[in-house]
Amino acid sequence: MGETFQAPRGFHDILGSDLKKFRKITSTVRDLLRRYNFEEIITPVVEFAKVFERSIGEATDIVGKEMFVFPDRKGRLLALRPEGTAGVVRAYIQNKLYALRPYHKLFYEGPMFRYERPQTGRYRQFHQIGAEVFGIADPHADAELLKLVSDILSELNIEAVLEINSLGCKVCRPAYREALLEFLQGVAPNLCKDCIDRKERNPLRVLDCKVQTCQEAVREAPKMVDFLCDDCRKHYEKLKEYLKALEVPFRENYNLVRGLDYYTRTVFEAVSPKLGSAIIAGGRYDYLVEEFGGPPTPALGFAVGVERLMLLVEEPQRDYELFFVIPFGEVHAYALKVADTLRKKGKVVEFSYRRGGLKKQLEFADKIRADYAVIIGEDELKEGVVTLKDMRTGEQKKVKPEEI
RNA sequence: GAGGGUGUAGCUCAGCUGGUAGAGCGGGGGACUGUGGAUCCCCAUGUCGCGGGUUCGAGUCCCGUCACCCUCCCCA
Repeated sequence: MGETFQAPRGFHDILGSDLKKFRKITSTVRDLLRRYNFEEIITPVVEFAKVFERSIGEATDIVGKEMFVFPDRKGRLLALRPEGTAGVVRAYIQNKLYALRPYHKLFYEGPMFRYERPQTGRYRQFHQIGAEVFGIADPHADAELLKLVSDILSELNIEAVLEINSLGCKVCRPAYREALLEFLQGVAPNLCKDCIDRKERNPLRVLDCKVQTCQEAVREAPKMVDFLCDDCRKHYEKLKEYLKALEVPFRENYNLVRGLDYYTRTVFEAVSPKLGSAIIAGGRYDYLVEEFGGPPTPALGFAVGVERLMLLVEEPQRDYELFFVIPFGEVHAYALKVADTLRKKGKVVEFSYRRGGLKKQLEFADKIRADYAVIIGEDELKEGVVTLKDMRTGEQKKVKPEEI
């Protein structure tokens, strides 16, 4: 053997039963998105780095230390997309979709890239399916999107808790931030090292620190819900009302904040108790389109972490029958024709390419879990039939190929 | 970026205080050249992750390096 290669750290091949889970997840989500009438959009995997810096926020870890950034030949900085929303927003504006219709519902699916340390459910190349709604300010949209998230979880039979919160808007968030900051200054001596740092960068994040002493220090902290302006409060109350009407179970988590800067009002996460991390997450970003040079457009969306769901779903059963055609003796031409006939009828057929006794071939039929063995020997050739053996029951009978 | 663990056959792993590799599973063949999922027999593979060091001698000890796993930061 010569030199061998390995995929770079955090990059993985997806095959076998993992791929079956992968497809089960993406096809289930796609089918649900279709029922909610979302339209697919494919955006580039590469964007100008600025697209992400401006949307996600320069101070976030995603932009600050997790992006794959590289210069093109003219020295402009490009980046592998670390998430899907920024590119879709860019495309929405560049294609002037806002001029076509009052609102749009789009979804995307594809690989995302973050330069970080791999661990459970976390890779440098991972996959998301995400949905974005542009142009609807009404909490109907929030409720529907959350219903969709809950549909995904139940269709895939995944246990998760849907947590929601409101982060307010331009009107009310600054006052809250101020109050929180003031509170945090007061308890600063009790905060962990990370939180001292967080306090400056993203004070909201201190709220969901896992360190015991921080949780205690923050217990009496002011809550965003108490600072929501009238509009935000109504929006949030309506959303909860709709969720109840839709019978979507949810839990309010006043400490739920998101790491991306663009969120406003509704934020949510589907948290898996088994993984202890979010598997689907999203929220509203009512200012992002405008900040990107488009018309003021309320918007919201979510992203599904495919690899994380893969840790939680069962491998799907094969949903078709497999026929294994076994030529026995000098009957290959006839056997190939039989296989062809079956395939023309839509059957899934594996032809036995190997030599050896019938026994070996049937063993192989077992190995590939064939449902039927189609045995073809000299006798069958003469009679123009095949022996169809049900591998489960062992029963077999001679039939004409076209009758299978 | 920080901390911890692990790298031996295709897979899961064993290999005691250093004396130059092993089991199960899987794979191939056979008992059984027109009948599988049972049983039995036979066979095979390894630069012991890579590089260096200590030693008469290293899978075993030391250093470095790479990869993987787990945790933190952060996130889907």
